[in-house]
Amino acid sequence: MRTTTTREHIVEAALALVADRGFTATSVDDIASAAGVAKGSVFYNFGSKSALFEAIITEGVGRLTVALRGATVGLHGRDALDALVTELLGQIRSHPDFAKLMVAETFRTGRSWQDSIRLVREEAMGAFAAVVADTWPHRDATLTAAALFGATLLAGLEWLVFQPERTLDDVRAAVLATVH
Amino acid sequence: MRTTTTREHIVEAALALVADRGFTATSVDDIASAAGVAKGSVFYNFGSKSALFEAIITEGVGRLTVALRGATVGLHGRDALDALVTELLGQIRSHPDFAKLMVAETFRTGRSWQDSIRLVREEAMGAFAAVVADTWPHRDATLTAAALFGATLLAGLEWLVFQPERTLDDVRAAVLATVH
DNA sequence: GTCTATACGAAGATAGAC
DNA sequence: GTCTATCTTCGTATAGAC
Repeated sequence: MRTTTTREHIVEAALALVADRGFTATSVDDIASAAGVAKGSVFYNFGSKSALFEAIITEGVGRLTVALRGATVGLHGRDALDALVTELLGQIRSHPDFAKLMVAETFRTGRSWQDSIRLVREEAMGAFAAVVADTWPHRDATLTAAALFGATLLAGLEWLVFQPERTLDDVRAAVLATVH
Repeated sequence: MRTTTTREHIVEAALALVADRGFTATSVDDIASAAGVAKGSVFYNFGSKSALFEAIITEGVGRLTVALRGATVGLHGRDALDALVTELLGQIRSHPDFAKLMVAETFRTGRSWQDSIRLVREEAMGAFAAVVADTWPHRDATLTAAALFGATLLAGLEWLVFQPERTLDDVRAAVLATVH
């Protein structure tokens, strides 16, 4: 197992802080001291605070895209929906800070990283919309996808932030019972 | 119809800006110029930037609480759920900036207005949880409530932010078809 | 009660030593 | 490649005129 590099330390610390307090409210001083490095190293490695943030988002987008696209391969109907919900909940559990960030930034506009955020949203919504179109062709795909995505996302965050003693299966069961 | 006061102008401008860019990213200069007043007036009327923000949230919490509590009076089962979804969508339409703010701030911690935000979340979640407990007593009330709330909230914001040409009935139908 | 001018601290970014 | 020291801008908040 490879040693964690300075870059990775910084990304990890920044993601945790920004998910909790927001981008502007998190100073580079905070990030540097949480990562155990000097402020200069942050700028050496990323160039600017917003570039650091964009790197974090891009990394998360890639990870989520791969995971969601793989989840429904070869599946249809409710099996596909079950798999998608389960995979998204698993991603939320593995990367709760990224999930918080997504929720916080999705409906904002005019920020420099808005395009990257839009990508995540479209990727996730698109995965649900594809299942909807395939399973219930008579339903409104995008609005239904938003409802399914919202149910999974908020239940997942409710779990991790406010009821961490629950299991993934508890949450999965609650979401699937609700949307079936 | 009473003239809009300076205070109300400031609240309105601040809410719009903060919903779009976040609290720390919005300066008092921005708020003052959007409201058409001088910066000093903001501090005269509210004391501090964070006090202004708390006033905005408190106002929104009160409004939402009254609306959601009134929505299900005398109703049970699916009628209650329908009424709750419809009322929440109506509130999102009337006060989209407040809805954005809620979504952005709900899963953060350690901010000065966190208690007020927690109140909104608990009020909305509680309204859904009451309906769930009443209608499906065998289901997990809080997780199911989170799923229902999430479905309604994200579908509502998808509507207002990305598909404003849709009608409230479109969104309501999509949400109810999904969660029934 | 609202304005303008200003004080003061915080935070992003850079330079240069090691 | 990482550190410390420093520059500079921006933003909150206050003081005092109107």
